[in-house]
Amino acid sequence: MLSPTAVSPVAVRHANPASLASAPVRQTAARCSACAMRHLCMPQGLTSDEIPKLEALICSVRKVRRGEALYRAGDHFDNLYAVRSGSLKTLIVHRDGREQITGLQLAGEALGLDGIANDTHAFSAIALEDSSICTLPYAALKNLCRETVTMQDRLHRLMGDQFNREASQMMVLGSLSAEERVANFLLDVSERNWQRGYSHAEFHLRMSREDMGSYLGITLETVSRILSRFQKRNLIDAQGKLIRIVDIEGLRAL
Amino acid sequence: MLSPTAVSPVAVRHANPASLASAPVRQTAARCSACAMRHLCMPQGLTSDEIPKLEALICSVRKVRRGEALYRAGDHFDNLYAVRSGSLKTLIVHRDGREQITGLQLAGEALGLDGIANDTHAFSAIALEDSSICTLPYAALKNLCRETVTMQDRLHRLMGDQFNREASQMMVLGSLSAEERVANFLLDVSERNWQRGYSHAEFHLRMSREDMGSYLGITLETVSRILSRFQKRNLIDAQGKLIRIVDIEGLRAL
DNA sequence: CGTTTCTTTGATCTACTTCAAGGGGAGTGG
DNA sequence: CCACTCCCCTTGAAGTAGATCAAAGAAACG
Repeated sequence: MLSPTAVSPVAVRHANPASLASAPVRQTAARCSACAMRHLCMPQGLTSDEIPKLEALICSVRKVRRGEALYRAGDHFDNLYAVRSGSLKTLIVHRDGREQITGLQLAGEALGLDGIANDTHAFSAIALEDSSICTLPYAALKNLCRETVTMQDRLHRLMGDQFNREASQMMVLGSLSAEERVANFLLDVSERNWQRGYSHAEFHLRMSREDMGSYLGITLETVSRILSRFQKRNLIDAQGKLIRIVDIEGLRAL
Repeated sequence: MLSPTAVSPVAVRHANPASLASAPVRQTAARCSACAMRHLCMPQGLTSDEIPKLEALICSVRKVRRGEALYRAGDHFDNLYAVRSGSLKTLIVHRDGREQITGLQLAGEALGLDGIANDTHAFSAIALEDSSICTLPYAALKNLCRETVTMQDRLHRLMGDQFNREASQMMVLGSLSAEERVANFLLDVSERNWQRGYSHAEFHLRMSREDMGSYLGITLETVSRILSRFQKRNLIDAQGKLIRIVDIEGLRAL
């Protein structure tokens, strides 16, 4: 299994970009049944009597339609979330109205950590497509983490991983050229898709060019131009939001 | 007391940029005695029988000389740290050698969280001046967090806060102009200095222009030019690394 | 006190932005 | 099922913020 490090030019290792679990193995994710959280939270390491406790936590599944917010900056923080299906973006709104996309969450990934520091969400989370979301009450989770070392470890790693992921994005924004940023982003999404049991090479990227630009610190025009350039060089094949990676090594070489 | 939000144009609220404590109050920090950690970890909320437990954790104080590493990317992760005196920078090294400064840690602030996800440090932490560092074994800390809700909460908030801090920096790198970045950075350091009981208006910034540039995603020349410009406009008074903020509102207005 | 490293400032260059306009796809309503 | 509308995407042309190159001056350090 490729490590994310191998894919991303940015040298921060992500153990398990996922969530309250150690890496949901390819196969596990692929046959994900009712709720991603079951798999995400269960895997290796929990003893059989711990599993029901965890399951009891997962209160509800919430549907969020394309464009709607799962939560908004300023909302009270009560839950962590895991994307069951669909995808979301998280963003910060500057007081002058400028928006910065801080992350993209794919199926199987976690979000909500931006609320831990202040009991108040610092980001807004907006669905990029109709999505369903598993809800995990934070208070209950904390209790469980005091009972069970494994769960404590899992939560800590989740937090640590998101921390490292952000640091990695800081490197992207601070040090890479526009072309490198786009290549890096495509490889990152490709890798994450693959980790959850989907195709390495082809995926729907529901973000608009503008969202990508915001996430990468460049303009939508630049994103578009670079994607066209990549296509001309036979690195990718992009039809709007459907992206097919043709030459993964070529992208990595950038 | 000014909230960091008020200072920083970037709209992520930092509860307590500090550490395992709720905000070390101005006064507390000012009369900091033997070890910053004592104050950082003790304050409000711990019952008297919890305090000794925490103190028992603080194993050692380590000295790091200017330019030396407290830890390096790839090192095994065992401890969290709190800066007792001095300051450090954390950075990621890209495989092609490019470095990105990910943070500046002042006296009273915590570091080491980059190791949690993988049991391996993702950053390197380098002293910007001769510094002394309190060491907090992570394993022991985890145990304590399972015993004591207060400590658990404190650790979670610490992690959450660093997460939000990074997100805030993503906004800086992704959306602000060079001038805004520098102004924002000066205000941030000023605010953090003040929170730890030092001057709001005047401080030694031990980073080089190059470090600042790396942290802010611009070149050292640009940093230098902008500082000169600020000086001409009577916003600051900079003599090398000694920075005096003359017109804090003017800086905020940028 | 000399050497090195950091900082400032100027001149030029360029990667990316901004402005602008045309084209295409997806959803909606007829 | 088609046509309309809206939004998004693409591509071009021109402008600019910031990078790069260069060189001199100022601290810091042994």
